[in-house]
Amino acid sequence: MADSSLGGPIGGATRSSGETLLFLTDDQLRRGIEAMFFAYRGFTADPDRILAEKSYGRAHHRAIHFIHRTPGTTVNNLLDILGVTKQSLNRVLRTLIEDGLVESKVGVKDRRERHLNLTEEGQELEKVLGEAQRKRMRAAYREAGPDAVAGFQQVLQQIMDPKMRTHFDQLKEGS
Amino acid sequence: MADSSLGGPIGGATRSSGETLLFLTDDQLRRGIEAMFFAYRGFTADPDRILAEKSYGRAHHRAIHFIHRTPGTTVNNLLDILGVTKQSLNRVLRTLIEDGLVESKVGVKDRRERHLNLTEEGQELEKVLGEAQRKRMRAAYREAGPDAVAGFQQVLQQIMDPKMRTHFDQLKEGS
DNA sequence: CTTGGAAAGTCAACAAGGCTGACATAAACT
DNA sequence: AGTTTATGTCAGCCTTGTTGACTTTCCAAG
Repeated sequence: MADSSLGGPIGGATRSSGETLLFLTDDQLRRGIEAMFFAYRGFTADPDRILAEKSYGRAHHRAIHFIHRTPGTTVNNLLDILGVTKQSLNRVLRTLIEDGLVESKVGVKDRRERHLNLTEEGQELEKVLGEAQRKRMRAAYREAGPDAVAGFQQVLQQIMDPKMRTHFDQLKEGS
Repeated sequence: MADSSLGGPIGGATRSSGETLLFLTDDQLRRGIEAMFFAYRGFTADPDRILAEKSYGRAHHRAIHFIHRTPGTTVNNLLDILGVTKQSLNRVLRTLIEDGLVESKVGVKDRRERHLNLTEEGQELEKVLGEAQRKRMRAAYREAGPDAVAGFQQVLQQIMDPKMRTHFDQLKEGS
């Protein structure tokens, strides 16, 4: 009852090489799903509060974050990372450019491309938002300890779509 | 430069009791933040595809999930768990009731309350959505292994708001 | 028994942020 | 010269969140 039919031969409370696989029960998986749901709310809560004051939203935060992370990135690359339509991104990007947080420069090699960078003001907002978000993560990491953090990263990487995993790994290289 | 000023005396590459605290650097925190972002997209991707066919959204999924988890729950309790306004929840709940996936029964002890349960049809949809979501989680758990999963849970619990943490823990008891 | 307030439902209006489709422009590529 | 690519933009739609106002039901305290 606790185990799914899709688990195949390994699902449930069977044993393999003397190791219990109780962590693969449907109950454990449900716990993980609920943990993701509640944690993601906490994860976005602090930046959201700051953004609300400035009449920006989560979409602006995401754009700012990834422009900060990959300075000079093109619109197309950002679209791929964020996984939204260009119309949706453009609406966000336009307001950020109008407000002087982001600057868009025509490409040198390929003049069709626009390269995006944060302005001074953009950097400042990024810092405030990033610090708010990191503060909570830092406390969580500290409480959980290094081994838990390693496991946290491992599981999250496995949950990602392969394509997103690629983006995730590419960001690592750039840092 | 890599370390934040908000870290206090413990931030950065300092050592404490012979243990490196490199996992608390801003870079590591940023990696965690990005992992959360990309992973959450994967986390919701499979149910989202199924829901799109049935012209439901993520909000319907959340309602179905938690009604399944706590059968007979009241609207107020659900509001607390989901963290949305009653108007927002009501819109979702109304369509689910109209479509015969959820039934709302007047409370026996307190007849102002409505107790929510999934109908047969609701159970079926829950199973399909839940299985789709668990399938990915199961694969991720299997790849990462039990120790990583334990760490994953620990960190997520620390990220939650205390209030949400309470809800999370209460769900555990009921299961 | 009356009344205060909690629980629930509903209506209206609005905003953010997704989406599709259509179309324009400039630049690069073939 | 013609096609493809990168970007931007307009219009319209949907979901899902919000606030505010108002009603109905009904428990419980005075």
